[in-house]
Amino acid sequence: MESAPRRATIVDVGRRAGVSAKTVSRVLNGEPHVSAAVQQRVRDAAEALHYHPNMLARALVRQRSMLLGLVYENPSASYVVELQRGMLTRLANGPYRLVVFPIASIIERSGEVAGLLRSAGLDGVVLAPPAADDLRILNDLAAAGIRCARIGPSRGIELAPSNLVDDITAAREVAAHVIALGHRQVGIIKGLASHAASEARAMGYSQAFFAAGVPMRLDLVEQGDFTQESGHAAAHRLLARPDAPTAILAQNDDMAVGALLAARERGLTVPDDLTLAGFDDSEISRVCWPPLTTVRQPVFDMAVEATDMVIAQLEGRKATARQDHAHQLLVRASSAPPRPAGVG
Amino acid sequence: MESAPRRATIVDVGRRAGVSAKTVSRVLNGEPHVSAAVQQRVRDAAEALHYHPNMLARALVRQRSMLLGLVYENPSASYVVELQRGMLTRLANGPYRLVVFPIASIIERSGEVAGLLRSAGLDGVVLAPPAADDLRILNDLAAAGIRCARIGPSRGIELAPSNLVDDITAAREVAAHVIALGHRQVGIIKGLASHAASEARAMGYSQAFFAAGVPMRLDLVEQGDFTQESGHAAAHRLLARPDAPTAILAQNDDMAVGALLAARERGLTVPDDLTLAGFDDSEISRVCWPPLTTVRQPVFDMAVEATDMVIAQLEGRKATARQDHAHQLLVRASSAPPRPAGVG
DNA sequence: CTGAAAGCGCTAACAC
DNA sequence: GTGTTAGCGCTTTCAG
Repeated sequence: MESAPRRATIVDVGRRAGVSAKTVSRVLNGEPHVSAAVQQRVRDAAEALHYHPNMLARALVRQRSMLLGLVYENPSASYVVELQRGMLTRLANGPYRLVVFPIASIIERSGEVAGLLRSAGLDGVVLAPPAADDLRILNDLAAAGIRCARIGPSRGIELAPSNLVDDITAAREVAAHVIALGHRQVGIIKGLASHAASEARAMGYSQAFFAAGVPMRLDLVEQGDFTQESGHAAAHRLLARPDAPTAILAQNDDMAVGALLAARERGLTVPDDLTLAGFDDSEISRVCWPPLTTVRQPVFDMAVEATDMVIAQLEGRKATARQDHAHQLLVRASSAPPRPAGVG
Repeated sequence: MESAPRRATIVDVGRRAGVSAKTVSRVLNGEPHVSAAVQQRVRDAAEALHYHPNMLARALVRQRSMLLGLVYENPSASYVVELQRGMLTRLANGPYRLVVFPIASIIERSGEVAGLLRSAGLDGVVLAPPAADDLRILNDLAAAGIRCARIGPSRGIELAPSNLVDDITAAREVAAHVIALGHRQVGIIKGLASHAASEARAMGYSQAFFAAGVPMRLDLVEQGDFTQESGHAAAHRLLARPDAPTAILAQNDDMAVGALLAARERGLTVPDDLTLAGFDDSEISRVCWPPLTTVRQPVFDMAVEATDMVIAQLEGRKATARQDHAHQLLVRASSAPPRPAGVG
């Protein structure tokens, strides 16, 4: 009746089954060379004693915690959900567990990250941006013998298994779409500068402008941080200008939704008065109204694959070093040609 | 240059600092009775060796893994995000880590759950619905000495620390709001039957009808499972009827959003043609258009509090046994009076 | 104030 | 086929 009724150990099971601890260990781990009769006795004893293996002890001796980490910096909830769903899907019914590490200001604290993961006893880790791009972390992880795989890195692709999506091309495509619709005053809301994708996407936008022979309006570039609030504020700044843009490209869907709310507050209709495009194809982009033109990034698939890359290394299989994932421009109702010039 | 360069242990640090392992242990754990000089030597040595304590070893001897679990069944992503945000907020900068356990069909597998958590070596666990309501799990957890706290249970409140919200009253309030607007044909989309909240909310709806003297239309009750898709399908079934409802109460926001999409597909405008109300005040309810009338449930706060309850038990503090949380009816643009009778 | 010995629960290596 | 011995890295006695 005590609060901690001392859990049965392998020795207890052995005693009850009339065998040694090692034999119990063999049975429980499915090792060969144990007679069927003994196997049954051991299993019965384990059941009777409500025996459950102590992962901690097993982890210590095997040098394997069966714990995988997911490191990310807060940005959009929908992005994180997809990451986790992907990892958990790969991990389902397997022996590994997922430990989440939302780490604020990863870049500034990159020196601590590997140590943190190390003392948590992780076997491996999936690095989402911006940790995926931090060479210091990669280095420390390697030194500590912690396997990893990355999602969306832009640097040192060869240094560790990577899941890639072509941010530049993807961004070029959305921007080209908006330009093709006839927009010339295009506002841009960037994501966190610490995320390499922000710069890559900005490059892609710029290529589209160049290719179309449309001058890029650097004065219409605003800084956000991937949160809806930041998109909301940035859009308000843009829309308050005398030469307000007729279209806004946001570097993720959350910020685009923030912009959508801002437009609404100013009495603007999307897409009649303002064209909006996001990035990610997160759930929110499909559910808001109008649904957002965006670029699908297969975050879920990348997470599944990254998890597999980590597990492959742990199991001694050869891990895919690099996996490229296709993006897809999704034109939805939030983008349309600008109002005819001179009518406003 | 090997992949696993053998991590420095407490013994290595001790040797380098010229002290015993035990002394290193003392310093690292901030125990008293160590001279300042020795402390410094030990710290220097640890740093030089890139020493990081091995949680696994520490966990084994202390019988404390510093791992807390979160058990939930898949339902809505936004709900899970809030739960995690709450737990992670409470855990930030502390020694505990969060391990997530999304378990499908918890109720049918309730016999396995505690064993699963036990072998994962968890110190404690926060149980979200429907695990929060499963007495078998509670029992097994207690027997295994795993501390827990619950979110939104409806049974056996006294059995383990609980965070409560009055689902019945909350549901009564939304329903009363819709009835007061003049709706008489009210469709209902229920959540998973395995979640006790589904029944509680249905009760609340029913009370509102009774109090208003409006007969409740049991034939307009549809079963969903808390996913957007299920809400979508259920709404289509309701709206296809000759006597389609003029209002739909969904038991969470995801299903309400599904209903919103269904209405849109049928050319119905919300709220002019159809009033919609959800439950939870999840992000999506604020972002969709029109924003949803819903009931705020402080999921985040409940998660923070539940985590605190677990930690309190682990630290030997007396845990709050029961915490009641306030809900709040949020009337937004998705609800309005029905079209005048006879016009349609 | 510091150290030596023992052991947490399990498994690797070897015996038999 | 099965048991013995040792030890994973740390903390807990209990001596000094």
